[in-house]
Amino acid sequence: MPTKEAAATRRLSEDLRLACMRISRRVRFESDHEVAPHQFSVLSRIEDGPLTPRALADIEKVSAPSMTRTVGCLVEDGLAERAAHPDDGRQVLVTITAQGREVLRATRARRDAWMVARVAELSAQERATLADAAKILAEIAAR
Amino acid sequence: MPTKEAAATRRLSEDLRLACMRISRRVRFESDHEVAPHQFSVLSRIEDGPLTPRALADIEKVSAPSMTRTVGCLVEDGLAERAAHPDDGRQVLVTITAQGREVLRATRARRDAWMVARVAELSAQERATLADAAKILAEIAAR
DNA sequence: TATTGTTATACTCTATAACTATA
DNA sequence: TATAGTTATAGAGTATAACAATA
Repeated sequence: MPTKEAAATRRLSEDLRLACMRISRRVRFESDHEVAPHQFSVLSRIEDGPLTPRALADIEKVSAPSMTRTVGCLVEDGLAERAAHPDDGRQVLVTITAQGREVLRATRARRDAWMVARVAELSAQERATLADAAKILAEIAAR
Repeated sequence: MPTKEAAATRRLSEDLRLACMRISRRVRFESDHEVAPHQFSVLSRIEDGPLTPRALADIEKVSAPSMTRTVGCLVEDGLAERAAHPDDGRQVLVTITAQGREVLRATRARRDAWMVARVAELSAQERATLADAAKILAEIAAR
């Protein structure tokens, strides 16, 4: 890649990263009250099916004892339950409860509300640009 | 706004918010090692001029004692300095040091490196879309 | 013997309440 | 009396090390 194009890529990457991080920060500041960020994160991991504490610790990149504690809080608050593993007596399956699903729904609704208010003020063309960008950004984040 | 258009706006807002938050999370996971997130945040607040602990606490939405501690860590690490306020003997001015500026530069470079690697793989057209989107997102975040 | 999960212990960041110095 | 900053103390979240139960 030529130097000039590389410089443009660098500038775009900076602008894009900063914009994403600032929006993320605003969303969290304005709307996260019900559960702590790491609890929300774990809750959304078990949304589509139970996982073991070990798996959750690896996914969330925290230690096993930390995950034990976080799961303990979720269970204590009625947002998740511990169940025995059918095949392996050592393992535990952390399962989301109906109340846990409700917390996920409400938190997402609050977060989205902030964003909807801003997107609604844009022009149709700006929204179209953002729709294209959202697809590309989602792919980047998934790598 | 018609119902159908409102639904599209809602969907776009969700997709966009999720993409931004996931990218933000990835960037932090992959590249934040030198200073803690809240230290980095405070450091960037005093980048363009000194601020008092009170002002920093308000901006960062933490308590005054928390900010006292964070500033204490920054000072201990040589990234910031405390200076007397010229007019008001009660107040303190927290000033960034040359070493503090270097930490900001290095952390930003690491964060950008992750993003540059991904943006470089995109097509010219995708980059053009993202460049337009970055402008719009920056405006949204600034509101 | 290796793995899963938990408990024991310590460190960091956060908060509220109380204290000191200055306006 | 009010404000800025700090110190005292306590409550979460995180980590490593040690332990119990199971494979």
